[in-house]
Amino acid sequence: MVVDVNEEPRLREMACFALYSASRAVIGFYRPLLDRLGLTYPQFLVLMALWDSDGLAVGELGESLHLDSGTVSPLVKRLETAGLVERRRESGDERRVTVHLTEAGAALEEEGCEIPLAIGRASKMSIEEINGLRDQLNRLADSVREHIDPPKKETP
Amino acid sequence: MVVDVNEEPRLREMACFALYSASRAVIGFYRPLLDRLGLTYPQFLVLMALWDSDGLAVGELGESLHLDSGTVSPLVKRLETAGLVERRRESGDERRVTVHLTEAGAALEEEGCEIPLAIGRASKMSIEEINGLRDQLNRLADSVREHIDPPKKETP
DNA sequence: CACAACTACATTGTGCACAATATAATTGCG
DNA sequence: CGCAATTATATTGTGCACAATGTAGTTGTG
Repeated sequence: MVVDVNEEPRLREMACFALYSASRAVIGFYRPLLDRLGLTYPQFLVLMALWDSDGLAVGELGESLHLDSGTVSPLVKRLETAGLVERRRESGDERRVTVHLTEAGAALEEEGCEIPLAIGRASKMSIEEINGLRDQLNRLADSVREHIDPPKKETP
Repeated sequence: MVVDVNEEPRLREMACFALYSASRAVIGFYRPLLDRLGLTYPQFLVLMALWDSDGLAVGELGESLHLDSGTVSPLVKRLETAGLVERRRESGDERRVTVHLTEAGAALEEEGCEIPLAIGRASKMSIEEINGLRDQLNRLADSVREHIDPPKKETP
């Protein structure tokens, strides 16, 4: 029960560090569970998106995860090497690369969906508390992103 | 006011993705501000720890940030190359490398400490709400880490 | 049709993040 | 003291993350 926190007090007061640190803690908690499926956390998120809606394009995956092509392209390529997805140029638009689950990739869904439940048990928080936290974080991320988007184009 | 969210609904329901995504959003929001100081976000955190308590050892920095030596060592080396810190072996124990702010590194404190305030303005959240979120995240991270630490050693 | 502007991905380079391993200094124990 | 275990950092290798750039394929305009 002793939480021996060797953080500088100043860091512990910063919300941004709490966010950064909690995110890595949760991913670290998932790591051994994902290892058993041969996945990293970002790879798991890509599969989660595909289990929800197979056949997304590389760019659509990037939008969903808020990651750019420099991250998603090689990530999907590693999933393909692992035999979990296939990449195809099949739509009328030959630039689009759509990503499709293989049988092996689809088969991981059942086990994969168990994993996020483990965080509930480890967090000492109720479902309501976790959902409230999630909603706050989604609102935070949404409003922060509004302030980032370099005024892409004056809607004239 | 239109938050055009192109996330898969399933991802948006996952607390772990909200955490991961919000963390990256906030760091992305900081990036242009930190660029003006020539810093990355982890480098900024190291300086924050040193502003709080100069002369920490590499290992103590790692404990504070929950990062291991493979991350901290090269990170501190880059800060040294940038002329913001010095590394010294000076204590009785020649294995310890302590990290000390240079004048340039200390001089960044005033500007640096302004940066986290910007998140308050971008987040549309009150100070109370942000502090509450921070406390929840610290509690979450603490309890999740308790479940990770491979039972390092039975306190006998 | 020609061709410039645009779009969707991919590639390159830098900097984390972490596991595994290496190296050197220190401590403990006979 | 001598030497095995321990400790503090550093190094290596893999995989994100993102900026900047490259490259096909597509669209719009004269």
